[in-house]
Amino acid sequence: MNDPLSEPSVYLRIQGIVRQIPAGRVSTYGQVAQLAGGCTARMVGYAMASLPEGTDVPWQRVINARGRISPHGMGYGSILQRQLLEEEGVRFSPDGVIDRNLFFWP
DNA sequence: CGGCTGACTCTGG
DNA sequence: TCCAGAGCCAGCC
Repeated sequence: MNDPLSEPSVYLRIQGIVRQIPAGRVSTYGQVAQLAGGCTARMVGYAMASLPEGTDVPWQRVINARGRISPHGMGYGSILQRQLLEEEGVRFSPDGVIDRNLFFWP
């Protein structure tokens, strides 16, 4: 049942993976890409960029491999992302880095 | 069908 | 640690 190729498109497949991320946790683009299968970290980022504003996909829980938020949305999108994560209980280091052992998923 | 765009990751210096 | 370049691919016009 879990035939990834059964999904209509790569982007929708990626969105499905992101929805599986529980609140209070985060994941990386590369991780989501591997879970989706057949796609790369870039595809995940591009898929997130194409998400609508009222999407039900927790795009905020997806960050880069460094455990940090990548600048996007003219720089303000990343700020919003950080606020949303803090609302869910995710802690950031003074440098804006998330502890991989505490919040990274899976 | 061609060209442009984009929220990444890796390696070398 | 930071910076620059290369690799990579699905959407959209």
